Amino acid sequence: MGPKNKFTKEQIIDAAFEIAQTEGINNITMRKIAERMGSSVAPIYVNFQHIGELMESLKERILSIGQQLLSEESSGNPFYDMGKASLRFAIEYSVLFRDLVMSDNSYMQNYDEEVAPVLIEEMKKDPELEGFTEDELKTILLKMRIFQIGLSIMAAKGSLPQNYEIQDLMDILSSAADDVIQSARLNKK
Amino acid sequence: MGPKNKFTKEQIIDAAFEIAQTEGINNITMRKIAERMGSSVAPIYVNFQHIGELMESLKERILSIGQQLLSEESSGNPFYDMGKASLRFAIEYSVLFRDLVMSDNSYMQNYDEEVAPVLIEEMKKDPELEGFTEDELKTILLKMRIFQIGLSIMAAKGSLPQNYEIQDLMDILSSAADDVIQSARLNKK
DNA sequence: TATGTTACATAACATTTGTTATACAATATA
DNA sequence: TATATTGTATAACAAATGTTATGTAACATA
Repeated sequence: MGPKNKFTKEQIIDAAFEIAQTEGINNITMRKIAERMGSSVAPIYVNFQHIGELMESLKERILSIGQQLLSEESSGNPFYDMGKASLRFAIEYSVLFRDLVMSDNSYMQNYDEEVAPVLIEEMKKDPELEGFTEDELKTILLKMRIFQIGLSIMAAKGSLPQNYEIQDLMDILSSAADDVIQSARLNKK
Repeated sequence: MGPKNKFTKEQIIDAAFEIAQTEGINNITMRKIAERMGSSVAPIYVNFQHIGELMESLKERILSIGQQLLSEESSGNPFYDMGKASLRFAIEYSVLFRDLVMSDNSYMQNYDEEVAPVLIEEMKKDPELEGFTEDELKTILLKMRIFQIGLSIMAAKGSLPQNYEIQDLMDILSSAADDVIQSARLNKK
């Protein structure tokens, strides 16, 4: 019924994502998106009612990238996989990662209700963690989560030695996990 | 030579600080500060050349609060003191803390050059840490720092169990430190 | 007391940003 | 081919914000 669309939702989100990745989510503006697409702001308003709707789509995009990163890890150890995906996100999208950490509605909001119980069940199957009570497993999980978040933040902020590769960070994460488990085992006896 | 000042730099920074604490640093505006003081924006421009100068003073204020919190701790154990001060900051000024974590010019920028060497020297004096090489001490310190940052961030975000008091958090921090040291000792032998 | 200085209130200005009105061109359909 | 529809560019509008111009009143000094 009209002319063909020159710009799609995808292209708009792509442009917004690039801005978010380089300047931060708070610095996204309609005009910047348009400029990056080589268009006016009109196509944006054809595809989105208002900027809030666009930001909502952007959040979904960011979320899906996190899930994509997680799906690319499949060592069999869910801690390792989650840790590596988190670290990769923190390194490859450091500006975005910091935005997420700062925002209230983080992508980790539903951790306690949804993620933690699954991980606890996984831990129960792990031979290395045999003999621990559920409370002990929860303490171990909490410590590992704290460590993983701290490490990811420091990676995102560049507060770690420059020459560290992601494998070095994973080694630290694994080492800290071993520390926690080893001590839990010792203090149990 | 003119009328008495009704508003001081202190009052202006106070007002800006309250806004930063509740709405975040990015939401500070000249008019909001004036409104909170019951004045116009004129007194602000009498005391500060431009908003950048005001923000600079605000940063100093925030820094001094952090130092104040640190000075209030004097257990003799610098890790404990820094950990507790950091946790108190994260809890009592959670919005500000998140701003600091996100910003590039964090108050922890000069950690590697100034803070870490002092802590390493302290560690060398600690009987509990006797027998470790400098590299081993650095690894222990790094792990503890990672854990402390992770814990502070989770406290600031309210991602920890609601009923946790600051003493509970300090217990976790101490426990994790023990884990790291104990394992380092074991893996050394 | 008279005068110059200056802190403050008010209002205006410039810029940025989200949004919308208008005009035009492309495209499907009759 | 003629017409209605709709995507796009342009420009304008409204609100927010940093900043400044202007007037007024208070205060020190002569």
